[in-house]
Amino acid sequence: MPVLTSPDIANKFKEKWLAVFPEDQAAGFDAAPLDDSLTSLHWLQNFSILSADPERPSHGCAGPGCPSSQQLLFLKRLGFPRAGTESPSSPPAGDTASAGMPLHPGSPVTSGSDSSTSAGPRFSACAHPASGFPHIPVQASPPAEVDYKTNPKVKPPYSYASLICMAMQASKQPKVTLSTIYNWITENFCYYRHAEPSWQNSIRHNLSLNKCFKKVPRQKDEPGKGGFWQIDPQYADMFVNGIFKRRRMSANHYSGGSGATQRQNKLVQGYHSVQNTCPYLGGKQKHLPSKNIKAIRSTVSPLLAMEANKADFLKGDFDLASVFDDVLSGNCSTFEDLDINTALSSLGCEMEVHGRQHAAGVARWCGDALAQSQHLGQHQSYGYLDLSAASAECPVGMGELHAPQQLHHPLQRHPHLDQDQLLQGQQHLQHFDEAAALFPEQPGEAGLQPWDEIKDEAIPMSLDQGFGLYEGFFTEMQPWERAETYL
DNA sequence: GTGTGTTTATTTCCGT
DNA sequence: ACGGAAATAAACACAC
Repeated sequence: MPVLTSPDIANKFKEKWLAVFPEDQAAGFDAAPLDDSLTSLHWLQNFSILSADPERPSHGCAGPGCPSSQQLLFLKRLGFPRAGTESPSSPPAGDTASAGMPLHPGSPVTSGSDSSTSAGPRFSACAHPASGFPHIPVQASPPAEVDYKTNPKVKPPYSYASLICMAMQASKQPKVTLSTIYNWITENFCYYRHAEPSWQNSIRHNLSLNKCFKKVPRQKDEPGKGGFWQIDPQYADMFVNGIFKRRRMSANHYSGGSGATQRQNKLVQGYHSVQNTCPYLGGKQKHLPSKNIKAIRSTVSPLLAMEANKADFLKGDFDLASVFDDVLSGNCSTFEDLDINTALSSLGCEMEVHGRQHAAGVARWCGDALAQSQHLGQHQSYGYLDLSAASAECPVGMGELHAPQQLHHPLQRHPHLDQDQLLQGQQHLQHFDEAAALFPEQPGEAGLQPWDEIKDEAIPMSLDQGFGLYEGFFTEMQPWERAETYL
């Protein structure tokens, strides 16, 4: 199922990839050129840091959430730290903590070394049944493993934010109470069972202060104390003047493979604290002064050159990597935050990209027409746009714009745009399509309305998955920055 | 009273 | 030395 819409892109990717990693030619790329399961990245949707765990038995790893060895290699190439590499220690497999937390978190002592310095290789037990490739060697876990569930003496190397996130993930609920978080932590980390209760204060402090976490007030008819907490699915300040403002990230994330800091390693490769992507700004209401945006962006990501490259962006020099970065970096677990706003705002339109909680009926699936192509076995984008907002500012009807691939893009509703604007929009959306094509929809019901897919159950990548994904991806470096070099 | 939530201040660790 | 991130401690307010 080739999903890269453009064969040229796929071939180009392959060429550059092999130029950099010629060993892959012999390793199977030649025999199985661009494994569909790899190029489609479909599996990536279901990939989680859990499924990447090299110690998981293969029989538990053959599902859609388990990348093949080739895929693991791909992730590894991209800098995904847990793609078959180190596997620090852990709560034991099978304990309740394993649901929503890494099985092998790093220990304070042993996780300081990165994968390059880890012990000798071993073979991944996780291989795609159809990959046809031998198991790839992966790094062994540090010699000393700590069972945090039973060892009361060793403080888990996780930041409080990480603990909170783990608890939230493990709960499988969209929102959790403070006591749920407490319970999960004490249940899974013996240290906190015996520690002074001050850590609970820290948890509360973190919840309040960390922008990552969002409080959901308890309904009046809901009994109990306090509200609920969830990982904030969206950031209202993602767009400033039409420019996507990424959340602040540690510069360490962009310092390359060897730049992973000791602290980061200490805080667990692959499950590093959310603060790096979810800023700990000392106040949820605080917004970064606009005058600092540029400076911040300059330290945040090379991909943020997007702002400076806005003109190029609109000319069609779409930064695919930035799309991935956008999608995978922040809170968005779905692909709802694809940065179409920038381009559209330049067209005099504004579209609000909403979280999945946005009231139904107002928004439309941004790829609403792309859904049509889905029925043709093609692709679909994720996310949805508030076209009511757009239409308010761009009161237009169906235009004559011929969107790529005969699709009816939202832009088609804007016939008053001049040719240049339409062309720009076309180009943008074409790239948007291509980007979206890298994340194909899971098979959906025939006739399913795009809007219907906004339901949580239909979100192709769960919050958990997304969280695990972006956390892993941004732990050590900017894999998509590397990825784009192959395009 | 207890649990929850917010805020401020301080300390520690670490990278630059 | 400096700054950032995180941890820690504490005070306070509020709801149940």
